[in-house]
Amino acid sequence: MQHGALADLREIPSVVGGNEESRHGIVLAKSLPAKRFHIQTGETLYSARQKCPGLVVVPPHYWLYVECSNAMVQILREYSPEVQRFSVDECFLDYTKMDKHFGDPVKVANVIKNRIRDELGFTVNIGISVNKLLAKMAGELKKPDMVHTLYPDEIPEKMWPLPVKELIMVGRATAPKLHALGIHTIGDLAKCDVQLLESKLKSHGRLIWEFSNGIEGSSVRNDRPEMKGIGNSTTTPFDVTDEKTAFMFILSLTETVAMRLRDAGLCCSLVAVSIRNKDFISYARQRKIHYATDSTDEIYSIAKQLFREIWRDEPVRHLGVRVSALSLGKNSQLSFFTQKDPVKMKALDSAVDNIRLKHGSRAITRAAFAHSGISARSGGVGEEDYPIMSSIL
DNA sequence: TCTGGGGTCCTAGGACCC
DNA sequence: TCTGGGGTCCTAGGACCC
Repeated sequence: MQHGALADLREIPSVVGGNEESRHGIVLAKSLPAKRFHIQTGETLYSARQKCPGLVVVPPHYWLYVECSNAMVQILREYSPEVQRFSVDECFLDYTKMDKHFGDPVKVANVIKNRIRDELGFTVNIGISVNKLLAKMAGELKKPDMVHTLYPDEIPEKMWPLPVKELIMVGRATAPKLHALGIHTIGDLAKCDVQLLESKLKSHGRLIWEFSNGIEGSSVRNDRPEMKGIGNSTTTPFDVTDEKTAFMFILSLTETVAMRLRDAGLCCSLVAVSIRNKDFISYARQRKIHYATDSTDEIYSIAKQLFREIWRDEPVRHLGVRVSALSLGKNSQLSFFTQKDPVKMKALDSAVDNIRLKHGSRAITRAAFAHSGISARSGGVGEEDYPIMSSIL
C-alpha cells in the first residue's frame, strides 16, 4: 500500500502462494476475507481457488518480511531488554518489573500495537499473561489489531471453550487421538486424568495437559538458542528418475547448506539426506562421521553415498540435505581419510564464499550446472538472491 | 494445475561395551 | 532343551512449531 498498490490484499480474499509451475503450489498465508472461505494455510492453491473463485494469489517476498520483522523487534526492544524471537512474525517480551517504567501492561500493549500499525504499516495482535504459553494463546484470540489478556483466572472463560486443536502442541496427529478419548475442547483436556493421557501419549500427554491448565514456566530468552542443525530441501520442478540428475540437486542443496554452515562459523559431524517420492512417501538416511567438516565437497560426497544407499529407484519429487552435530569451526579435527588436501579445500570454499558475498551468489557456479536447466543453488524460501544467511534471524 | 521449506524434540530398536 | 543387566551411541521415523 505504501508503494501505491490499488487494492489492499488484507481487505479482499487473497493469499500468498508458491509457484504452481514449479510444483510449489500451496497457500503460505491468507487474508481474513480468504479465511471466511475456509481457506487454510498449507492447502493447495487449486483447492483454495475451488473454495473461492477469483481468489487473488500473490508471490512471497521473504526479505521484505524479514525487514518488517526486524523493524518490529526494534520497537519491542524499547519496552524491555528481554525480547525473544519466536518466528519471523512472533516475539515474546518479558514485561516483568517494566511496569515501573512504562505502566500498565494492557495500556502499553495498545501503545505498542498502534505504533507498529502507524509506523510500520501492518497490524499485530498482542497477548498478555503470566507465562509464554498463555500469552501466545491470548494473542491467537480474535484478530486483527487487538490486545487480549489471558490471566490464569480467565482460562475457563477464554481458553477452555476452544477446540482442542487450537492448543499449541496439539496438531494433526494428536487431535484425532484426543477425540477418540472424548476430548473435544481444551477444557475437556484440562479436566482429563493426566495418568490416562500419559499412558496414551507418553510425555506429550502430560505436556498438553499442563498447557491446557495454563501451566508453563520457560523464561523469555534474549539470546538466540544454539543452532542444532542446518538443512535445505526442495521440491524438484519435475520428477527425478536418474541418479545423475538427483546428484545435481543434491549438490545445489549442499552448496547452500555448506555456505550457511561456514557463514555461522561451524563444522558438522552428521550428514543426512531425505527423499520424498512421487507418491509422497518420505524416507531419510543419516551418517555420523568421526571428524568435523564444513567442506562443500566433503558433505556432497557423503550425501551422494547416502542417496545411493536409500534410493528405491523410483521417481523423486523432493530432496533434502541436512547437517547436524555441529561444533565450532576453529580447531576442527582434520580427517586422515579425505583424499583431497583439506587446507586447499578450505581455501577454495572460502574464496568461493567471498566472491559470492561480494558479487552475488550467481557470480560463480560449478560448470556442471551450465546448460543443465537446474539451479546451481537451491533451498531457501527466497525468490530473490540470498544476500547472506545466519545474520537474519 | 495437487500436496513448501526451515526447524526442534522425542521414542524405539539395534549394535556394542563391560 | 540356555540366554542378565547396565550403559552409550547410532539410526529411523514421527510429531510438533512457524
